[in-house]
Amino acid sequence: MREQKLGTHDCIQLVPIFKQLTAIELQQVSAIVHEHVYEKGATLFNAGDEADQLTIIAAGQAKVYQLAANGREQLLYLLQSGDFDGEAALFNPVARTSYAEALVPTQVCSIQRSDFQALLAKAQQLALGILNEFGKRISQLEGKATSVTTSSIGGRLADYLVETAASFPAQTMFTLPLQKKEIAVYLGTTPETISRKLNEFQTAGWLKKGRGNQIAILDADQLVLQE
Amino acid sequence: MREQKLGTHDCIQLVPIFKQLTAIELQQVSAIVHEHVYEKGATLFNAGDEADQLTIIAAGQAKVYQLAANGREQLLYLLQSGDFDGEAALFNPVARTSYAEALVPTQVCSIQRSDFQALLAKAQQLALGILNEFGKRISQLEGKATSVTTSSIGGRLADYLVETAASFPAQTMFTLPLQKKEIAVYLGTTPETISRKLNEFQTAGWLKKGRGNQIAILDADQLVLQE
DNA sequence: TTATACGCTTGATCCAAATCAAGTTTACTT
DNA sequence: AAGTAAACTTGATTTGGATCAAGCGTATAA
Repeated sequence: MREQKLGTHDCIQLVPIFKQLTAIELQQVSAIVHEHVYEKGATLFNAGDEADQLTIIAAGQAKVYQLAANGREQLLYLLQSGDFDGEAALFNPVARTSYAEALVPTQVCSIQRSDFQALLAKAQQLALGILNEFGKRISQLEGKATSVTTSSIGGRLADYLVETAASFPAQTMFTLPLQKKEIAVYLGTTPETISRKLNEFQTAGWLKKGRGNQIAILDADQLVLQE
Repeated sequence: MREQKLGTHDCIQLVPIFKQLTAIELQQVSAIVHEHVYEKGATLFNAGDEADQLTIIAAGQAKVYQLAANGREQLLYLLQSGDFDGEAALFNPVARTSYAEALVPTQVCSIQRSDFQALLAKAQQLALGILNEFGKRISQLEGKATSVTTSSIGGRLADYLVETAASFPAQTMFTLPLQKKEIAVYLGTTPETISRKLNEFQTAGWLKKGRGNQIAILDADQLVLQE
């Protein structure tokens, strides 16, 4: 797992849009990075704030929520070290519709829009690298939008589990990084349904539940196929 | 309705990422545009193809489908003149998961990734403009992703109707550009449900059904609010 | 260790929408 | 204009998942 503390350089290189920078460019970006540590439970940013910075998690964990029209909160992302949020804010000053909360003491690196725009005007290659990364992001989001209408809750849960398990050795027990309630909200369902589906999956022999929030995926292929 | 044929310059300016180009930049982009005419029923691109170009509909109509895991086809977009598809492909070579078919003789403008990347390397300002547009797109898509899980079929149908009606004068009868079956697939539901929902909406006095596939929106506000 | 709260599970019920099954209308063909 | 096929509507039934309501486990704090 990603739990160690990251230095400024490491931070930057973990952000896909900065991944392919040369040493010189990396230096340029480093120069405009700010570092900050948040306590557990602290708010990294709030809905309604003007979004004007990119936030990179150097160490710790944070959750990003969006408030839906019906007043419900929808979990958008779980950020871990190396994850980041708000890269769109580097290009457009928009009001945030989401807010983020630190789950544990969390250190972040941030970059201000004004600093970044000034840098972009100088660094040609940087802009190109970022464009390419944005292309990827858009494709991903488009894909996600369709999958929601096509597949069932069971299917979406299976996808989520397999995806999450990918960072652990195959067939071993691991602790789900989110509570059932949060997984539920993330997948657009309820904790009760998550509970029942996990039982179904266990009965089918596709996974094994442990104590706490632990599970082991036994047959990822069958799980995803739901057969 | 948008039915007239569009020139190369007009085409380009309709694509959001090119909207704010200067005359010089517009000229540069125009230089790498290809034009092509497809017969009714012709395939613009196929699932499995390498996506390597941006396609802009200059005149005509085309449907874009995606094949879901269960083998069903999901209508993604109905493209009309000025609409476009595949701008993400300008930045990353990915395999297409969707395919498009011309409904009527259709003229398209297209831009190849290789040409576009070469242009980007030369035109500094162009890259910055596109970056800003991408920032917006990502925000939009994130919003859409949440709305799908939160709102009901009725709500999504209402949104679709009002959006579609936007290109017609208020309160007048117009023909829906898609069959019920297709609207259903597009919204992730069934023709029967569309039929029933339209009746409900009519009973509520929010719209009026005519013969064929005609409807008139009477109260768009109430319709969207579903109250 | 015991208290207390929070999260998880399980059961019972309810509801929106899918599915199945005829009919009916509309549009296309000759 | 008649015949045919496709699209649409309507009704009956089923179902996946939400909601409501307890009860059960597990973790943090006194």
